[in-house]
Formats: sequence, C-alpha cells, structure tokens
Amino acid sequence: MEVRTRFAPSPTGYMHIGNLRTALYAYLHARKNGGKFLLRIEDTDQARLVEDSVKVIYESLRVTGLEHDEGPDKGGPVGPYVQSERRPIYREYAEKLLKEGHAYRCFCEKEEKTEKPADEEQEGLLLGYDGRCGRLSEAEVQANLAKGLPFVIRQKIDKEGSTTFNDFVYGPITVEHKQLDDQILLKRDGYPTYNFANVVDDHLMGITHVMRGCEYISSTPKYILLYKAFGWEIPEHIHLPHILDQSGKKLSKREGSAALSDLLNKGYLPEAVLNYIALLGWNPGTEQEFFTKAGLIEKFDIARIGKAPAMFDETKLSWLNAQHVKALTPEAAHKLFLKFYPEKIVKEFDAVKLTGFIQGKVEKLSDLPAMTAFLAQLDEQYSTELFVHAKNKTTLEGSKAVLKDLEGILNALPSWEYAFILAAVKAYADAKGAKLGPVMWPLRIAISGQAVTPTGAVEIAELLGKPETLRRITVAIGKL
RNA sequence: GGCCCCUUCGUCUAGCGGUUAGGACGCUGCCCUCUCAAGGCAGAGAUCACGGGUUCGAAUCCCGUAGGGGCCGCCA
Repeated sequence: MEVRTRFAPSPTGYMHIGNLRTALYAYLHARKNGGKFLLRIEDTDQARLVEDSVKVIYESLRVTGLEHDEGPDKGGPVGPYVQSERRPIYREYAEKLLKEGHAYRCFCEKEEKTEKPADEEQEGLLLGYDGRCGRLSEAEVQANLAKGLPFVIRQKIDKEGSTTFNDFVYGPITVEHKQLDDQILLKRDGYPTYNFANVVDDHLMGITHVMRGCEYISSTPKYILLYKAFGWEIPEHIHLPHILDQSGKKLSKREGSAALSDLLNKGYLPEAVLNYIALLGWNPGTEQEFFTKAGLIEKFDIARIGKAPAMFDETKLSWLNAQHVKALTPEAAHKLFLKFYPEKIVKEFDAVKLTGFIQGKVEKLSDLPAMTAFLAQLDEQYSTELFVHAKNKTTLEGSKAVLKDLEGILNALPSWEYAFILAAVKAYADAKGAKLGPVMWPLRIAISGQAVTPTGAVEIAELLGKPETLRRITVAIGKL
C-alpha cells in the first residue's frame, strides 16, 4: 500500500520548530517509501484565525524544501485540503454517528460544564462533561430542536471497558473508557473540533501514518473509538516526543528560537536546521551526524525514533550550521553572506575574496557583521597591550620597530597581491633572522585593532588595500 | 486529583542479557599555524534516576518508588 503522510498545521502565524520536525519526519517517511506527503490546513478555530498565517506555512515548507505533493495550493484527489472548506463533509459524518448512536446532541450552555460531585472525582471518574445530554429522551431532543436551541454534537463513549492501540514508537497504550469524556465533535458554529476533523480527514485522505506530537497520546483512544464507530481501518500512529527548551520546558516562542523564522533570522541555514532537528528524537544508528536533506531521506527510518523528550541546544545547532556553511560551494556561500555583510563591506571591499577567507570559520551568518566590522572601521582606541604576545615573543618596543620597518617595505611594494605581501613580510623576517610570528603578530594587531580576527594578517592587508593598511600601521606607530 | 508517557556524561544520543558503557556538541590540554578559529590528537565528564527482584550474569527483563512531561477546552 502506498505510504501517505500528512502535515496538518493550524495557521498560528509562525512555524514552531516542533511542528517543523513533525513535518520533516512525515516528509522523510513519505519520500523514503516513495509515498505521498500532503499538506492540510486545520483552520477550524474561527476565533484564532491569524491573518496571512497560511502564507507562513507555505513559506516555511518552501524554504526548507519540504515539498508537499498534495495541498490547498497544489490540489489533489482528496481535496479540499483546508478544513474550513470541508464543513459539509464533517456534518455528514457527524450525522451518520448520530444516526448510529455513536454521538448525541448536547444542548448545554458552554459555561454549564458541570462540576462533578467531589466523591466522584475521588474515585477517579472523568472530570470532563458529565454526559447528561446523552441521557435525553428522543422526545426531549425533539422538543429542544423545535425550540431552536443551539447544540453541539458529542461523541458517545460507553464508560465500560478500555481501548488499546499500538503506538509505533511508544508501544501498546491502554486507557480506561471512564477516563474518556464525551468530547465535542461538531461545535455550535458548525465547525468540527480537531478531534473529529482529524479522524475524518486522515481516513478520507488515505493517510497511512499519522504523525503528531505526543500530547495527543491520551486522546488517541477516543480517536480509535471513532475509527471503530465508522468501521474504518486504523492507520499507524506515530507519536513524537517533545522538544524542550534549555530549562527543560516545552519550547515556547518567547525563547526566541522556537520559530523557524527566528532561527533563519539568526543566520542558520535551513538545511542545517533540518539536520539538527532531525537528530532531536531520531538517530541513524551510525555515528553520522551531518546530513543533507537527501541524506536524511536515504537514512531515515521511523523505527529509530526515540521516546524521550530532547532539549534544544543552540550550541550544537551552531556547530552543525558551521559544517553546512563549510560544505557550501564558494558561490553559494557568497550569495548567502552577501545578505549579512554590512553595506560598507560590500561596497568598498572585495567581498568575494573575504568570503573565501572566512567561509570555513563562520558559525552562523548573523555573526558576519561583527566578524567583519574591523575591516570597515578601525577602532583606534584599541589597547596597545594587544601587541604584547608571549608566544610570539612580541613587546611594545619590538612591535614599534617591526611596524616602522614594515611601513617602508610595504610602501615600496609594486603590487598589492597576497603573494607579494606575504613574500615581502617573509623576506623581512628572514633578514631579521626571526620567525614569521613575531612579525605577523604586530602587523595583524596594527591593521585590525583586535586580538581575534577571522583571518590572517596578510589576508587582512590585502582586503584593506595598500593606503588603508599603511594608514593603520602609521596609527599604530603613533600609539606605541 | 485521575489517567498516560518518559528517565544512559551538562546537552543530543548508541546500547536491545556478557562492552574497558561507544560517538557528537560543549569543556580542558597538546600539535599545526601569520592570530583566533578550522583541522589533527589526547583528556576530564555517566555508581546507566532510585530500590527490590529474575538470572551464572542486567543499562538492557519484571515490580515498585521518585522526579519530569502530557491529557482531562465548543484549542489544536
């Protein structure tokens, strides 16, 4: 049977990283098995509709390359793919349940949600709706209908017995029916609840593997009961452990890293994000950690999804991102870097060369401005103490002398190419009978004004150009 | 409160009855090097949440306990 998975987000306005991982796994499983990956929009809560948020979903899927085969924008054989456009379908199936005694109309007011007698609670009986409308006689129902009372449709659950389903990752899970309340299937406004729409749509859309967060585990028996009431085949259920923040709580958007857009804005590559979240709850069974999307498709296996929740660790994401940046072609890297370079760098420097120098040293793209700021503007207030470096045996006086010599030597250079500059500095060091370090150190400090630079002295000098290099050397000599 | 689930280095994880409990990030040190990185090498870091069993033998199987998470919405 063809594998069909789906990503069914509700339009909230941003793409939560946990949801993205669910989408990823569903996508990978479909691709791995030559199946179909569908997108379904779950917009059944009219009160929570957020303008344009469906666009965020499309954009997130596009930028990460999680292409769906069927969906609202692409069509497909089992549409419509937006739940708000499927209302007649839910109505039809709800009525079928009504007719067959698996559901009933509930005329209770919203607030009437009935307190349970204390002793009943102590016995561990259900806390939810008490099912009173389920006990209405046909005559009472008709009378309420005749009065035009508004109603919802609830699932009728016999409180005897239990239901067991087999979760693909968590194994068999059993819940006593008395724990299950008569959940609402169709709301007063005619829209279905998630609980109902999900079951109906997953079945009608031929979903073979239902993947979702593990917060649905407890409710799944209710869905199983629905499948059974309809006489439908039960799909494979794959519940995924949560992704937690650094403090062990559920990743929230307040943290600033819960949304895909946050991560992208920080300069993480989409593929690195995919790679990282894939590893949160799944492993390939080998020691490989670097994966392209194609590599993930090749190696992904739902059998290796774990049960324990995982903490989101941005430090490791950074490392993985650096691996992906390194793996980029120079052209691709430059195109990306250009978006993060300060304007002045792009305008006044050979940015292509710069990219070449630092591609292997960039962790995340948003570091670029800080990494390159010294090129555009020398902070002349830097401490002269930087010239003193024990390992390279440099001192203040020595540095001054070296810089004075270098000033003349570099000024006399006929060409400002990397090789010429390096050769000249080397020749000078040789003549002095010194190693390169004692000469390069003062030079680099002088022209960068900082202890740590993303690249070496000669590269910096080449980027800076002759006049600016000499100017900075002069400034340094003046300071010393 | 009831029910469900989870628990191996700080973090992500391997492990599926016999391993010196392996790898990765991070951390420390060394090497390399025109700096820092990167790269290479090395090291520290886990009494496998705890307590009982079962077994010749348990991180692995069973039962408890504790801690954490989830569900109990006309949200999804």
